[in-house]
Amino acid sequence: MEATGTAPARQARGYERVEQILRATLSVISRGGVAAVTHRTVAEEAGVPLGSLTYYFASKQDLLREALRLHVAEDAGRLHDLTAGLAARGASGEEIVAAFAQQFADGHPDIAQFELYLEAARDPQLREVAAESLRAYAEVGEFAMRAAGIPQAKLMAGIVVATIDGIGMHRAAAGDEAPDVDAALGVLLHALSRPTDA
Amino acid sequence: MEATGTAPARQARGYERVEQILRATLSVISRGGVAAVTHRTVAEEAGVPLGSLTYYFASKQDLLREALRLHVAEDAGRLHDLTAGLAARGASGEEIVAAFAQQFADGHPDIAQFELYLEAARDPQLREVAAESLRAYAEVGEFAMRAAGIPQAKLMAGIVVATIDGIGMHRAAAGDEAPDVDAALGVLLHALSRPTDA
DNA sequence: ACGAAACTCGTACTTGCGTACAAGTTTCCC
DNA sequence: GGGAAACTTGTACGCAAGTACGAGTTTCGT
Repeated sequence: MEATGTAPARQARGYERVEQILRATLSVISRGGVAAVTHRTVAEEAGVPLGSLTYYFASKQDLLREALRLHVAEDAGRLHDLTAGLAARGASGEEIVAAFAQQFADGHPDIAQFELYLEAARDPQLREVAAESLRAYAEVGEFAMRAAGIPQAKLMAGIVVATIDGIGMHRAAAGDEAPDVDAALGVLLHALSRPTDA
Repeated sequence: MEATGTAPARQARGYERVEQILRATLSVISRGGVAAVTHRTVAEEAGVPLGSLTYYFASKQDLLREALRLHVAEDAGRLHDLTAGLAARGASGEEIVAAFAQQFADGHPDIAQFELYLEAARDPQLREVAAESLRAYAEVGEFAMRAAGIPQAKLMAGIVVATIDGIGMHRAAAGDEAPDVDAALGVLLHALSRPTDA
């Protein structure tokens, strides 16, 4: 969670600014991709002077990494809370799976997620963030699948997550040319809910 | 296929160079993403002087668009040839579907494809290239699905394509954390091959 | 063969970037 | 209340980028 090297211990005031900057970074990414992230654009978006960025983040890579880390943490947290809450309230396995998929799909037309994946393909440290994120999704998904009695729960969860991300990316790229998420989910969950003889 | 404005009509020599440059661009994208594409890196990769790029392409955006257009054309062409060839040789529907999926999956751990999608989310002209590419995949896939007697062939083709792309992206981002493509295809095609009562 | 159009290529200009930094202010602890 | 550490901010430096361009060479129709 900390910048490399001799970063000063933050005071309360500092944390606010850091978060402000990270959220501004994410919103710049959502709008224009990682390519649009410059110290200057982020500073303007966050309403802070340019110097703040170099003070809190040792490099631009650091800034990007922290921003995407925040994004992943919140996204995975939301998913976890949702399924845990449903399970605690005694929801059926099917309900949990459907809610998981729906919630995941709702959060993932967001370009920032895909930018993370691509960036991670090249930056080893981001790779870990991406892997952590996928692991989190897979775990929540697997939990839901297992609750619904779906065989090969882990693989199935991975497939559903990949499909939703794939459709999200296709829709981001080409709009309505890509299949509708809800229709796809309907087919997919229905197909998976029947036992496989594998 | 032509740069905007008053581009000169090309001579034979020119076409060679253009293609050389476009292929170099694609290989730079595969290695370092769209972000790594600069006139200078491409010129070096292609073994041509810097000035050639501005001579043949009015802008960097133009260069990118043309390169990705070439990529899509070849990719879609390969898929089309494969399925058409199989159909002509009297292959079964299942064989065609499996070959389509396998071939698509083989070509799509390539980062360039995902970079195209993301770039297209912002550039309206690239959007059309991306849409064209998805349309081509969907058509070939739909043809294969229909040959195999799979109901809702178009939707199913879209789902398979999205799943493969999603897995490809996840694997690019996080390596083996993501599900295996072959395992996923096995499950997916098996599930889809049984009629849905929707 | 000659002239125009296509092509070649080195060089130079401008801009925007990441980053450094110094001089200042605020906060916190004793 | 004083000093150290955290924070603030404007400004500046060096560099790499996209692009422009002019002077030269090749190609090709007539």
